[in-house]
Amino acid sequence: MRGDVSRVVPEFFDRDAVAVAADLIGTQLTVNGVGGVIVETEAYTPDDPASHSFRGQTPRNAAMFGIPAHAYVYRSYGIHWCLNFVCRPGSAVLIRALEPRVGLEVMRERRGVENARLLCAGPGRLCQALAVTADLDGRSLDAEPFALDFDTDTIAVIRGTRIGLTKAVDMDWRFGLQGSPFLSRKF
DNA sequence: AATCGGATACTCT
DNA sequence: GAGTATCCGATTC
Repeated sequence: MRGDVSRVVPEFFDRDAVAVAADLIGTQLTVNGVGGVIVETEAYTPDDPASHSFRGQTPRNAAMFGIPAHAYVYRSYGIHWCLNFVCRPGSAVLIRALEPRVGLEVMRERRGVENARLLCAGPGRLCQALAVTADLDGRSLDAEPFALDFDTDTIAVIRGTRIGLTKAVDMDWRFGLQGSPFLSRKF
């Protein structure tokens, strides 16, 4: 992460979502003490046709219009949970993949798979591994059960096009840790 | 590569 | 109220 960026949680997220998405790579995230290092993110903004906030506030996306540094958790395809970090109103960063570090056995139990590479490689998978559900929607990232440990090293971050979209497909708002085997898909 | 699951929201009618 | 699409993953082909 860049040295001039605040490591205080509320300040870190009160910035442009694209910058936050890039700077989150390398940050350790845990939920109730289980988690790992963020290796893949995507940014979404209010003027982005692919963003849930694009067409205004609804009961589902209300957290996205709240204050920065809170969680926005939504149900995807009726089955999976997806975890976002809210930045400025209507903006958020989707957490797409983690490198598992803490609580590997708990994650294996929750996921029902042994292979560490498959524990958190994808937004739905990491929510299952970290037990993220709707009850964390709107919760502060600066308090339990969340814990963030920002990276202080200089790391190689790569960027590319976002995944699974039909609108604004050519925005290069996906970020990843270069060379990580824990990405959901190659860049 | 194709299919399906089944919540939320939008678009008509 | 029906029809379609969606920030995906597991399973089957």
